[in-house]
Amino acid sequence: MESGKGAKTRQRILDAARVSVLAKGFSNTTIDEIRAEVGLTKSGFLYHFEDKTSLAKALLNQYVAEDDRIFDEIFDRAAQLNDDPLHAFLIGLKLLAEAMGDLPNAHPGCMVAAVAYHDKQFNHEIRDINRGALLSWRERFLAMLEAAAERYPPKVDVDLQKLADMLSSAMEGGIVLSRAFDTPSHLADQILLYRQFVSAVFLGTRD
Amino acid sequence: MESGKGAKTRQRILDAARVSVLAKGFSNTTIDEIRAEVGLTKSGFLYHFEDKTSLAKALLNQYVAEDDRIFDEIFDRAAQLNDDPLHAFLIGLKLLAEAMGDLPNAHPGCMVAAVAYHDKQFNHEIRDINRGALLSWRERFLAMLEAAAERYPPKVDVDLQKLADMLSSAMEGGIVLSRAFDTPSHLADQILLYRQFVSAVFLGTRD
DNA sequence: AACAAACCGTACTGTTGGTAGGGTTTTTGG
DNA sequence: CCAAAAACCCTACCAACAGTACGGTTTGTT
Repeated sequence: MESGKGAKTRQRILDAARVSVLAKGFSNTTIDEIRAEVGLTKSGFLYHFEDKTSLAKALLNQYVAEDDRIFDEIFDRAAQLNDDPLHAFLIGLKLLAEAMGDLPNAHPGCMVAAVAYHDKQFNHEIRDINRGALLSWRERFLAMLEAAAERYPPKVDVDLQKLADMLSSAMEGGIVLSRAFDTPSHLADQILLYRQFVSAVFLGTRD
Repeated sequence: MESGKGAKTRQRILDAARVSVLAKGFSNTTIDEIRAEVGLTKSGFLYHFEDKTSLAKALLNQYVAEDDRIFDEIFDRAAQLNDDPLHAFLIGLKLLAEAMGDLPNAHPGCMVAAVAYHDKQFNHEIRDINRGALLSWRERFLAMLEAAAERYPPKVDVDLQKLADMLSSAMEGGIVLSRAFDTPSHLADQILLYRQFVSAVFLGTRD
C-alpha cells in the first residue's frame, strides 16, 4: 500500500513537472521551479527523485499508464455501442478525436514525442519505455484492424501493421500541428482523417 | 555577395550545430561542443551568433529554405513525368518517400518539431518561422490537391486543407516513429500510406 | 599602408544539476 | 506512548553551461 504522505508528495511533484515539461520541454524545466511549485526544498525533492532523469522516467511511465487507461475506456465503450469490429473501431476513433480535441497537451504523445526528440540525452531505460509504449499501441490497434479485416476484406492493399502505426503517427503529427498553430482542433482533425482512410480501406469509397 | 571567409565559418557552425541538435536536441547541444568541432574559440563563435537563440533561428531558417528546395525539386520532377495533376502528385509522394526513406534525420520536420516542442523557450520570431513553414507547406500541398480535385471529383468528403496538413502531419509523425524505433523506413511508410489515402480519395477503391 | 572583418585571450557573472552530510520534524507501527 | 523509520530541512560545495565585457591580434581587401 503506497498511500503514505510520501506518495502524495511524489505525485504532486509529478503533476507540477508535467505542466512545465509540456509547456517548455524537459530540458527547460528546472528542478528548482518544480520544487517551488510543490513547496519543497531541494533536498526534499531529491529525497523523492535521485536525479532529473529519474523524474523523466516516472513522468513517462505515468503518462503511458494513463494513456492505456484512456484507450481502454474509449475502445471498450465503442465496443459496447456496436458489435461489429470495424464499426466499433470507427466509433472509437470518433470518441478519441472528441476526447483529444480539447486537450492535446494532455495526450501522452506529447511526452513520448518530447522524449523521442531528446533521444541521446536519456538512458536506455527511458528509450525502452518510449518504444514499448509505441509497440503496445501498435498491438492494440492492430488487433482491432485484424478483427475488422476478417469481416471486411480490405479494398486497398495495405499492411495492417503499418496502418496500425499510422494512428500513432497521426496523433504525434497532429500534436505537432496543434502546438505550432496553437489550435487544439488539428489533432482531432488528423484522427478523423485517419478514420476516413480506415473506412475507405474496409468499406470502399462507394456512396 | 556574402562569399567572404566569415560566411563560410558561419556555415560550418550551422553544419556542426545541425548534427548535434538532431542527435541530442537543442537544449542538450552546447556552444562549446560546436565551437570545438569547428575549431573556434568561444569569442569566435559569439562573433557569428550573439547567442544561442540566434543560432536556433538561423538553423531553422536554413532548414526551411533547404526544405523548400527539396520539395520544389521533387514535385517539379514529378510534374515533368506526368501532366495529370493528380498523378503528378502521387508520383511526387513516391519520390518523397524514397528521398526520406534513407535520411529521416535530414528532414526539416525534425527541426520544426524540435522547435515546436520546445515552444515557450523560444522567442516569437522563431515560433513564427516555424508556423510559417507549416503554412507554406499547406499552401503548396493544397494547390496540388485542388488541381487534382478539379479533374477528379473527390469520392470521399474531405476538407482539402486538412488533407494538405495531413501530409505535414504524416511526416512529423513518421519522424517520431523512425526515431523511436531507430528504423528510418517508418517515415517512408507513413508517406506512402498517405499516398494511398489520396489515391482513394480521388480515384476510389475500385479494382 | 589603411582599414575592417574575423578572430583570440582572459576574466567574470548567474543559473542549473548534482553531491555530501548532518539535523529536524512528522508519521506510523507495535 | 514510544521508538523507529519516513519525510523532510539546512548549509556548503562543485562542475557545466550561457552569456558579458573588453582589449588584443591576425587576416583579407582595397
